[in-house]
Amino acid sequence: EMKDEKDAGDFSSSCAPKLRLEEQNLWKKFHTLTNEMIVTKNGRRMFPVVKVSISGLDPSAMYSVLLEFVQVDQHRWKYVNGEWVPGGKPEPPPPCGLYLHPESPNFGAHWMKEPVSFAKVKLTNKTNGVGQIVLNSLHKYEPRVHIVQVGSGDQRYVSTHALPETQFIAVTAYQNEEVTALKIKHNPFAKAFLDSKERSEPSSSS
Amino acid sequence: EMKDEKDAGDFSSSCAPKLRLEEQNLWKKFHTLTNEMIVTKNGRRMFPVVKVSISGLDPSAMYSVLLEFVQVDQHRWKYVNGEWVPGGKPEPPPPCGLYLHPESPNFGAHWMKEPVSFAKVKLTNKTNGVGQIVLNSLHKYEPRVHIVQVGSGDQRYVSTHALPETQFIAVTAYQNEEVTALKIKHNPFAKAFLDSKERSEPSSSS
DNA sequence: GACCTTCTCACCTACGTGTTAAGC
DNA sequence: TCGCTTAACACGTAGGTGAGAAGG
Repeated sequence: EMKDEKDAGDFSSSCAPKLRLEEQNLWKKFHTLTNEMIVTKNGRRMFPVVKVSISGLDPSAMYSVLLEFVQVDQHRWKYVNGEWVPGGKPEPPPPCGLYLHPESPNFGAHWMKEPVSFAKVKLTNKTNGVGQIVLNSLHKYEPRVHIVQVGSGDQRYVSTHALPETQFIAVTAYQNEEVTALKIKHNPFAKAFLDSKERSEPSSSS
Repeated sequence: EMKDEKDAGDFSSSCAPKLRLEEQNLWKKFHTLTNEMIVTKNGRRMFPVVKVSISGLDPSAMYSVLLEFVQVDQHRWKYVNGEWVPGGKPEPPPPCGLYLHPESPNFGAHWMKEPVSFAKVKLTNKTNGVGQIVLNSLHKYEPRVHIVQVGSGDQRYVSTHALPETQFIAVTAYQNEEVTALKIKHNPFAKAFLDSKERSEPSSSS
């Protein structure tokens, strides 16, 4: 199972894959406010979108890429007086939220040639058809990316990448209106609400 | 490399894959009229859509599925007095039109679990970005599906399936108004024109 | 002139937004 | 009452139709 090593080359290419989150500036703005993501019965997309650049894979090997939602802590959260505070009610953790990237499986070269976007993952609070991630409302989650090598029958674990900047609290309706305003400002699908809300957020250069 | 054979099982599963075209009734209606497909500079989808059920693959092996457009004959076609007639001008065959199904590569189990649709292939008459198929206007084509096994570095040819019912002549504007009426009748994206054209076609039970 | 191609257009499908009011 | 969830809604994005006029 050993492969050739390019002696003066980039060792990482025969070692652990590397991963970089795109749009970090935007994610950080939401993270500072404590990010929220809507969950609905039929599933709601995330905004911002988890998008990662991957390097260090074997271009000709086959991998699947997955997005996992890890419940960060046990307690329920509550928004009171403009602040998120932990409540006292731990709940049974839901079935593990694992979303398979729709381009899986694919070659290492495919995953590395351009950033991998999880734009189409949908978050829900009800158990529906497959492809949707079930989350507990008012609980805090951290997205993680998994890379798994697939091939001749067997399936080998490769690596896991935590994305702490993308943490959020699942909600059925936005609690912090600053979060709402930031979503409206940057999500093109919410452009209908831009006029009425654009003064609510201290604007930098848009 | 040999695998176990289920002795009393379906031999075809370790033999050549089988393929069935979906929506044959609709395709036959167009074929009877001599089908036409629009080509545009930016690419136009096909209607009807080539959609096939596949069986007989190894569920755990990896395959890519491709759609090819084979120029049926050398001459240019012309629509005169309500009929397509061959002209006398053979033209140099364009670069081979091979469209890789966007879910490629994938497991045999994936390709077999539900029909494989080529809804997003786009036909053009100009060489554009990748993913679009360049065709010669006023020439006749026959779509074919190829299944190729991919895996540890090598790539093995598996099978080719001709789809004669889906033959068509590439055009920049529809020639036969019965073809136009049939497209409008069945393509939901053309619903805007349903009212004015629905009397033109002898209606069965829609 | 006849034929073919290109472009713009109104009109759809399909679906992603937060809002709001109603439900529990 | 209060907190949370649901469903209908108006208003966007994104893009697939053939029609028809204009171009070559």
